Amino acid sequence: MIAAHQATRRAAPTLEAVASAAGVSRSTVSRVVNGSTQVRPDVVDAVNAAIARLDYVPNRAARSLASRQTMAIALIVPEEAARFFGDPFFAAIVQGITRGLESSDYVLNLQLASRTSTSLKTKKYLLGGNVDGAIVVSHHSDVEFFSELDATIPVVFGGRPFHPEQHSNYFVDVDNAAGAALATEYLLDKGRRRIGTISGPVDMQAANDRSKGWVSALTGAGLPTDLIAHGDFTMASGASAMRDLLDREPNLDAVFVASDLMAMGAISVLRERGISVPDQVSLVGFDDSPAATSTDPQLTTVHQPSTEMGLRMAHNLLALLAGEEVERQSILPTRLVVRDSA
Amino acid sequence: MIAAHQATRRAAPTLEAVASAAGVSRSTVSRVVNGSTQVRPDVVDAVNAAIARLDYVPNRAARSLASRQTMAIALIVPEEAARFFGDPFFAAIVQGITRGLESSDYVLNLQLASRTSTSLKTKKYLLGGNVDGAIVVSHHSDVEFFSELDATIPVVFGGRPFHPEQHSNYFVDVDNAAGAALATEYLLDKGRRRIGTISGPVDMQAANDRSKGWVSALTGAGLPTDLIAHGDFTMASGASAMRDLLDREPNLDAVFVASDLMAMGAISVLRERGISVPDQVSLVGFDDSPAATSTDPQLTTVHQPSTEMGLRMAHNLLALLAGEEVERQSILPTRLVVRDSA
DNA sequence: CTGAAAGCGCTTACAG
DNA sequence: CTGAAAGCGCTTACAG
Repeated sequence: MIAAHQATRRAAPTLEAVASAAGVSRSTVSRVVNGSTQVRPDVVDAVNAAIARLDYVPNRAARSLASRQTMAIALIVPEEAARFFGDPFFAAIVQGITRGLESSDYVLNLQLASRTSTSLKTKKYLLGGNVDGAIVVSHHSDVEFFSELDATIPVVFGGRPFHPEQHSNYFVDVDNAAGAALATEYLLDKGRRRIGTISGPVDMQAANDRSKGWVSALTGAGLPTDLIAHGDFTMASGASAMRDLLDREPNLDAVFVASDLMAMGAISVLRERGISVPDQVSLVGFDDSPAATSTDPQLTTVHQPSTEMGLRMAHNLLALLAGEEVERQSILPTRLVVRDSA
Repeated sequence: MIAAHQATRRAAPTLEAVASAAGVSRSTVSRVVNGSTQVRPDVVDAVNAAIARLDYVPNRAARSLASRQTMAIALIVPEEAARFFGDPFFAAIVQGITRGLESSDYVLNLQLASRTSTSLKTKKYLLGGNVDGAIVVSHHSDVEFFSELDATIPVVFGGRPFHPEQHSNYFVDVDNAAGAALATEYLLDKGRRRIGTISGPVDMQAANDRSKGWVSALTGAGLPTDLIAHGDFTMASGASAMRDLLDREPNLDAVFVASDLMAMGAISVLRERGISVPDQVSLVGFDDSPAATSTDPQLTTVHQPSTEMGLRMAHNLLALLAGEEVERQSILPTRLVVRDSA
């Protein structure tokens, strides 16, 4: 049974087989496969015919070993599957990267690297010559390995690296602080004076930058910056941070929430307590993901061009792999999208 | 600048280097790396020391070429990134697979194979010796390639294959028809008589099987089976299917919806039109994903053990790769979870 | 328990 | 424009 099953597995034809089928040398077949223009047209045709006839596909391992290229790129996301799938931000990033790679010969290998168990496996994967380059998204301060990775293969980060010494790395980001300040100033313009924030985890740079933007806007207006609660970018954490804020300050009249998903959680708590949005408490989110239009009321939020960020990461890595000059920092613009929550 | 950057890229040490550092042959280093017990303990230590000192990681391409194994498994999902990320079902599946592979040496390579552009790339990827086996989830009837894939590498499907001739393939599934019948019978027990269904796309077997279950329950009760509308498992499609049903039958009093996500869309339409759930129209979903508890009212739904399905797929593929006997069909149980929508 | 040697399936100067 | 030959970094019988 098993034997029978495996017997049906046909061995893949090799370059050698194509060569003898086409009556040429292996070198020539290799040239045709790799699109060399230095081969006589009729020979090209003969070889292609043999390739089609035998259903030949080059063996990647042999090719990698000989050419020292894998034609594969790793996308590293140091997050649990639940969060990765739960946040539309990642969907947009992946879509952008996929699109950016579409016209290239590179394939994308997604590695969900939960920060504990698989990290060694991931490390070996990256260092073992499995990929030519990597894109690292959503990295936390506790994973230092990624910053050294750049010494072995080209890496593009999504989001400004956490450690200052990593500033020599390539990254694509938005100006998180400016975006957060924009949101907070909008709330100030609306006459709000007791403005809190639900921030992301302190081990992520984007979260810290957004908090900074909120602080600077409030400080500029001579207002206190005591009302900060931390979440981890999930809906549930946004809800509990909202409860925390409400308990600490009954006169709260606005909140800048560092992600749309957390804002969803916050809104549900507000409704639960019978507090009207935006009348009693105004809310501004961050991301402008699909989540922003699925709430009631819909979210006023800071738009970040997530798909474009993915696209840019792919382009920059491709350029790096091609040996081209690439700007180390790509900072994309944010803008405020006004809907109903503020 | 670029030159300087690349100059810092250090070449990875080879087996050869480790061998000479440890004063042994390459064969011996290879044995130690691969955990052979036939090496003298002190030699093992010396080799491991050299490995640690040089920071040696075996080159995967060379290893694959020599051993004819890649130690990688592909997860193929023929869906756009938007749908893949939008449906919690996939998150659970991936989580299960990841967990199932955790204790193995295999790494998972996720390939989002949009059915148009990248399919050729995916095909070459799978045939080019990049992976030792594959898991295919959410395959549609128009992608015939995957069924032939099994002739080259072991494949485990998530969901019963569409074409009858593919029944020799390995797959993990639930009894979709039985689950759907269960849901429909529950609605009948509640006294509902004008029961429609929002089905999935006709090119997916799971969708067809769920429709069949709905048909059999209604037929068994002597009721008509005309009220069927098709969606594509997305929330938006559930909403428009619900509108369609309502327009066709004002006396509709219940709907079996083939996925929780589509049920979310359906509920929003019902609320929009001021139709109360479950009083005027009862709704039963399918999946029991996190979406089921995020609606108001929460969904009564058919639970399918998505994470366990992923786990089982991984286990079965691993067994196949180890040359072990594996049952071709793994059918996992469903059960009805009663909440508030019916 | 260990090493020398062949081989995995490609690419790539080097000749011609 | 084409082929013979070396080499990419491993594994694996085969001797010893």
